[in-house]
Amino acid sequence: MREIVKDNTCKDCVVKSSMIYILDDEEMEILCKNSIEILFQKGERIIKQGTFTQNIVFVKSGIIKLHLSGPMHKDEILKIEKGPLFVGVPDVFANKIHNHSVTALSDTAACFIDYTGYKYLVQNNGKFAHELIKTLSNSIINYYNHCVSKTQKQLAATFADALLYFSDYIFESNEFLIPITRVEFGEYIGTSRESVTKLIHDFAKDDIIGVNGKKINILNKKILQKISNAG
Amino acid sequence: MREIVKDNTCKDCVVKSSMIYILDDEEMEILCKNSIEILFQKGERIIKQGTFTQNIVFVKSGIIKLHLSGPMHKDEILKIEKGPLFVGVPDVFANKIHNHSVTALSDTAACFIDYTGYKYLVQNNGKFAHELIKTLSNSIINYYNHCVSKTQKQLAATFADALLYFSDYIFESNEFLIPITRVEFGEYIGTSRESVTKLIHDFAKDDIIGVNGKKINILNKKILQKISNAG
DNA sequence: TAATTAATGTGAATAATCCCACAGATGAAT
DNA sequence: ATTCATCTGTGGGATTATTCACATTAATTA
Repeated sequence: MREIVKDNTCKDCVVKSSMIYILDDEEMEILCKNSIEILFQKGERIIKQGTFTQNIVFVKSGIIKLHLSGPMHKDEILKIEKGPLFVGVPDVFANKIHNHSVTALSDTAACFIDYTGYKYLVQNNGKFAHELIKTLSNSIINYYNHCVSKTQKQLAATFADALLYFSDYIFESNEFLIPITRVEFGEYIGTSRESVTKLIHDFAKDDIIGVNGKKINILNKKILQKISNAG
Repeated sequence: MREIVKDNTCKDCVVKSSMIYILDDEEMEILCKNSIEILFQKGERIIKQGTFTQNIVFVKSGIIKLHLSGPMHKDEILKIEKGPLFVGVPDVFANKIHNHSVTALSDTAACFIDYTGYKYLVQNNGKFAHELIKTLSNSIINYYNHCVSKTQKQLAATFADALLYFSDYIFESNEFLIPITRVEFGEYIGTSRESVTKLIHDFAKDDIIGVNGKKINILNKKILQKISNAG
């Protein structure tokens, strides 16, 4: 299934994260030696929870989910994100074992980077370390807010937030294909598959969204935002 | 109310965090110049959400809560922790504004450290940066797990987890005074004051805990753990 | 194409939790 | 000691969301 791209020359790669701009050619070489680019199909797992950390993964393009199997052995989606971004970073520094999984929700290009180079740069390039710390800090704060919002709002508002997130951030369009199943949508907003169905049905009935299978059309974003704010 | 301690000489301070051990005398001086130690009484706010970040705060001793006012203007407790630890760190690197508040739940000694020295060390001492990154990484991963656990378990299990956390981690004793009110307990485990009352009542009725106001006695830790695991 | 599996929709019954109203207890301040 | 504010306990109806059982519709594979 997976396709491996030979001769991965990071220097010439046009896809960049903010952290990368700080590096000079020599440092790029340190980071990228032994890196391998792999293409994943939709649904394929990029990082598996419970495995040993061996790599930092740079997602060049594609939509991915961070998810973990919780104490009740139910899967929960922590975040849905799109490249370019690094994933698996906290696991490398905190544990020897990946705390959560990363799975492709669309076809995805990802570079597996040996973490020794990454760690070396952290210790020897203060700006690189500083950028990483900024990224981690933002990640913590965003997740604090996300989690509080999820527990304080009721389902309809959290569902509205998810739709706005897809529309405004992930796809930047009012029309898109939901990149997850109803089951996954439940795992994302913290409810059951059936409740997702009902929410979609209710929103469609009120002409807030148009629905055709996975295809969503945001018809009334103002009401969506109102529902989000009302909690 | 607050007492300011003069002549704060960090070098001689016996309270240390793992990050501090890395520093030599000169670096300690960089970190600690202009630092001020302040004593807070139970209930006093140490960091206020929405204010500008000016300091990293080192909590030398005492129990504190990290909490934030969510989108519904309801307070929620993110974490309950005890010194020694640093607080306010992600805010300093992510924003100019504190994302959440920190409030003393017991009498607390805290050092306010100008963040410029802290940032300087991050950029000029690779080990210090690396330690900070480890700390932040652990913080993210723990909060992921905490949040997933809270959303997947039902109330009784989350309540049991909180009791175990107080008993095993915060107080390291089977007998302790809950450091928060029933309202705050609700804000911590994500429920209402009344539900907390009922949970306490139910657990006491089943001789799992003994209760007298804020005083808690863990009578049957095994059942508590069973409830926690059952979800 | 048929066969099979995965994904989705639906309604009713059930359960969990919230919310409201009021009563009592505690603690701080004057 | 008295007052006032905060904190806590209690019951029950209202609300929200879950669960179950089954029907229906894609999607995939033999």
